[in-house]
Amino acid sequence: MSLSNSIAQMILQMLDQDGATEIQRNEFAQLMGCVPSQINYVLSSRFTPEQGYIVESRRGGGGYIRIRRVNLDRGVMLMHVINSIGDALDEQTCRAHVTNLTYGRFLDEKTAKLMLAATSDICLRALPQEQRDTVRASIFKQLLLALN
Amino acid sequence: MSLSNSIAQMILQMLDQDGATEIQRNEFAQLMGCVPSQINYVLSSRFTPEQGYIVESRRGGGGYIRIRRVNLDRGVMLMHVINSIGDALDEQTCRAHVTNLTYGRFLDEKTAKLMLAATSDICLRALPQEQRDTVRASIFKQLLLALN
DNA sequence: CGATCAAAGGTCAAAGAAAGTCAAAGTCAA
DNA sequence: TTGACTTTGACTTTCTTTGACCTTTGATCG
Repeated sequence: MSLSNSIAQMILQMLDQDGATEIQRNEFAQLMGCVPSQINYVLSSRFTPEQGYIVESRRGGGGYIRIRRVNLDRGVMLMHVINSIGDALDEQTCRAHVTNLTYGRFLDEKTAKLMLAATSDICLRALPQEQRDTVRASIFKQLLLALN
Repeated sequence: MSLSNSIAQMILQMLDQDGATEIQRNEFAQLMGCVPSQINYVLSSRFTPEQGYIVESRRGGGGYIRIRRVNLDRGVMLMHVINSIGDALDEQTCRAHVTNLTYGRFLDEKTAKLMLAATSDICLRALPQEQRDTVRASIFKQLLLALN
């Protein structure tokens, strides 16, 4: 396994206790047998907000790097989206919602794909435009509700 | 036997353990006595999705190529269902399809739930009865297609 | 105080390590 | 002899590792 992978794994392990950990860059780098800046590389490639982590740090004497796993509440987020949808929803906006939710890790790839399929205009060809958006809104809401 | 065939056979053998294996391209090429890019050739000619395989890879240090065998019957089964649906599909029949697919382990629980949500009459209330079944047929087909 | 210093962590670009692509050349059977 | 399949290698892209240099922060000394 690559060095970066072992470092990531180590961090994950430390995170297992309570979802947060704090390291000292130089010390940790020495422990992992790497150059300090590699820690930054690992953090920026595998512990990004999109991946559900928040990294904070401080320089100077007594400096540190703190890594936290964030667990935004999915149910709350989904409800938020549901409530923001009115009686109609155009295809573009719907796609944007799905993209955002995926980006925030509230939806996995497969689910996103299904949702896009079910709400695509292709499904609603038989309908006049204004009805499409109405039905799409219903479908999308039902899908989001079904995720709980 | 051709070089490509021996390579393919070797991979097949490694796959026998548990349907998945991971190789390092250069190392494996050396083992097989071929040039690295030949591995790509074999993978792209004999381990395609249509042939029931999924190949994932990563470049750079610690890179790898992962090959997995997937259940091929599924695609066939899904196509079967898609083809059996005409231009209209009532809610009950749709439910029956989902149940059958789930029962046959072609759909997992979560997916089934989403499909039921997207094709339920609740979504289509705004429409007159005969249009409902037309739209439902479209949605259901798109969902099944999206599973590939 | 304010300047200075040392101890962190941050940035960036170059070098290294895989894997991917593509087109030319080779092989072989119909 | 032609067309499909193979084999090869030069070149590209992506991810990783490293090290030199930069910035921020807290402590200390005039």
